[in-house]
Amino acid sequence: MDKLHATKIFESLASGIRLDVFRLLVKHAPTGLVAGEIASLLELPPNNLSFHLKAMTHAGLINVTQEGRYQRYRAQLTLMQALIDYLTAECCSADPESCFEPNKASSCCDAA
Amino acid sequence: MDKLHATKIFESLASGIRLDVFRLLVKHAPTGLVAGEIASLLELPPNNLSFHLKAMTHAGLINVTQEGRYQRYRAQLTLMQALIDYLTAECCSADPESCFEPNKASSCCDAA
DNA sequence: TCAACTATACAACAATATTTGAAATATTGA
DNA sequence: TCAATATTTCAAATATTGTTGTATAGTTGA
Repeated sequence: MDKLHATKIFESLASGIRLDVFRLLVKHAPTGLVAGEIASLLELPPNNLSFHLKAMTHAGLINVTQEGRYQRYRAQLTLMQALIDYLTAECCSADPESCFEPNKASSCCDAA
Repeated sequence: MDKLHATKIFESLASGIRLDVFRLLVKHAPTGLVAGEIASLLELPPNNLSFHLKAMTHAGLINVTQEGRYQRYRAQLTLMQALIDYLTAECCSADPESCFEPNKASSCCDAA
């Protein structure tokens, strides 16, 4: 996890639409959803959704597999752990005595 | 934690400068740093830094206390926990059997 | 009160992101 | 092959955000 990647992930989640998409895919982990299902559940025009899905995929927040004519998207839950570790790196290094617990976080699902 | 608040937090972290500021304040938790220290450590013009500090403060990511003529900023580490909980809410609700662990994450420091 | 210092507020411009509509690609089944 | 469906790509219009310079407000110590 480097700064550029972390920034991309946060950018991905900084839009209300993309945040909705991600949380929807978290709910539907580990199965995922195909693009049309996401579009109808969130009531989004397909081309706009595609724009956001592409950005999220590029950031590594979700991944995609082809199923015939459908594209199935899944949340990359393990990425969250790396992101939190990056955020809390060297936490309290200026005053370690005040830090009562090491940074730790576990993702919900193993999937994706 | 609602969608608007989560979006604001992610927006705050979506800029390289603000990400640097936040991680710097995490390092210097729980003491924090005054604005001038941040500006010189990150080599930023004070007015630009002030712009970003304001955005981060408004998002609740950091908080500020006055010390004479100085403003001391501290990272709000506990907010991260709420954010992760929001992101992983209803995780795998479509297929709970596949979810081997409840979402959990602990912040590094109690401080701030 | 004055001068020096710290920090913020505002306005203008440049840069970037988002939305929309039309067209293109690819897969499926008749 | 043809038509229907699913999804993506592209380009233009709109909206938002980031940066910079200048001005302002508050604090300190003499």
